[in-house]
Amino acid sequence: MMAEAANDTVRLLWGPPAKPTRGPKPALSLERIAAAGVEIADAEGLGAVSMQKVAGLLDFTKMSLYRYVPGKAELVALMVESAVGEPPTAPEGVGWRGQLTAWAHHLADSFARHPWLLDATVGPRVLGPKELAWLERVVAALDGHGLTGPERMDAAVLLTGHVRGIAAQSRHTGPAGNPEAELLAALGTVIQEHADRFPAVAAAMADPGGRDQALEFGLERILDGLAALVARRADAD
Amino acid sequence: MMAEAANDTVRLLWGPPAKPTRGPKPALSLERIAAAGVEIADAEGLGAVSMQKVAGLLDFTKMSLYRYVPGKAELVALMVESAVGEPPTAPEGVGWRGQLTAWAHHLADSFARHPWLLDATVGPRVLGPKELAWLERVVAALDGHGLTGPERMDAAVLLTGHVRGIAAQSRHTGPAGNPEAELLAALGTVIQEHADRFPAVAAAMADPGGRDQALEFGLERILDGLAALVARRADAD
DNA sequence: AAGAAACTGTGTCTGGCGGACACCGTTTAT
DNA sequence: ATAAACGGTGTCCGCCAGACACAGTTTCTT
Repeated sequence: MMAEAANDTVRLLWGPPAKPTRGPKPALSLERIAAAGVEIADAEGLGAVSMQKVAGLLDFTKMSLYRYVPGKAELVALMVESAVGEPPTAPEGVGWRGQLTAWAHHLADSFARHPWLLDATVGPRVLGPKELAWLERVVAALDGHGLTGPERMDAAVLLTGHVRGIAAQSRHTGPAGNPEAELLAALGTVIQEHADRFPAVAAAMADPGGRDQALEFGLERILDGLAALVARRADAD
Repeated sequence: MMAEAANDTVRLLWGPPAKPTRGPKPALSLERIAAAGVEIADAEGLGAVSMQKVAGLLDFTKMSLYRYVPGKAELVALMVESAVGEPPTAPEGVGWRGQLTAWAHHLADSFARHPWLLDATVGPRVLGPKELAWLERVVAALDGHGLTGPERMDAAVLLTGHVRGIAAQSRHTGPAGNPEAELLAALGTVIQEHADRFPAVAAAMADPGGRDQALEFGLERILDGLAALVARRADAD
């Protein structure tokens, strides 16, 4: 049952684009359906995406979508593939460090453009070709520097996790003048009121200093740590 | 409207535990309700948590819960607080690095015990006292090593993001013999079939090497990176 | 040319969800 | 004793994902 659902998703994401068949020609396409879902999610969040709304946006009935997509989970998987898009081409002559930096920034941009990607990519799921292509880029950038295969994968997980964490935080602070500022303000008030219980956090937040450096800060720490490992491995040779 | 919901949550998570009042004495409590929700989520996932089921588990009707909790979002917030629990006490005499290592492992344990915490803690939300206490621990561990306030917060975000990333990945591989192994297998098959398009990933996955080192690997890289920064700041003094 | 087969889109139905609201009984303050 | 406040319940609504039967359309086979 679980396996069948996984197979459905695999077939949808990796299978052939279409097959010539009998009967009326499909009026819709996976691409159009996914695009409609993305449009709704971009505007109102992933929670607002329902079969009804997606179908309505395309001027079809809800049930017609089930001719193309086995269920909502698969629709979301298609939306993710559509939204992440192709990974950026690796910049030339910047070394692995520059490549990973550029990669992380591009990924952060994707999350900023489609905040619901955070919600849509939690939990076990099947990766699509484009998502896997992003992973390929980062693993490839680390090839030939003395890291084992698992280590390269771990490094990719590390980078992805960081970008995700930053993206999640950016939804709080958000681009200037966002509606969730009150939420941050409420939390700030709470921290100040309980400063005795959380002195370190209160002090850290009271400290001045330009914000929005979180992505850069963590990225530099990670890359410094990776560089140290690469250097150690190079010495060992 | 958004602000009111935030205030409701703040009041529930931070407000006084109860007030003596007129009328019948409450037969339920926030603690029992949250515990029931956690029990369901642990057993069947966050998606299985509904007001119906929570009330049913307590032998009450769904609507009675609304006398205690404004809505489902607030219930989930209580569940999170209940599930994360108090942060571990910082080990003595191990330095900031040892403290952060222990902290990360404890947090990873929490995620392993309650996988649904990953789903429940996506998106903007108000932190509860216990969750903030976890944050306090990590920020406090970095006090007095030359990092600015924002940098200490960034470091906390970095660590949290990594542990989350590992927890998310662990749901794929999971503790031995989990039902989602097929999902990983399906992805492995796909990668092998398309090894030409994803050579680096295919090679990395074909590489032997003990797994389950991902948490440790990333943690070491992050801590190495932080140590380098700390050392640099110490030199600057 | 004719029928069978396959496919697409639709309408209807079910079970479950979060939540609004009116209601009744209980408890406490006045 | 009375009035106010409060706790739990039953009913209702709109929305959701999805199952299923059905009608119309196109193409393959004979």
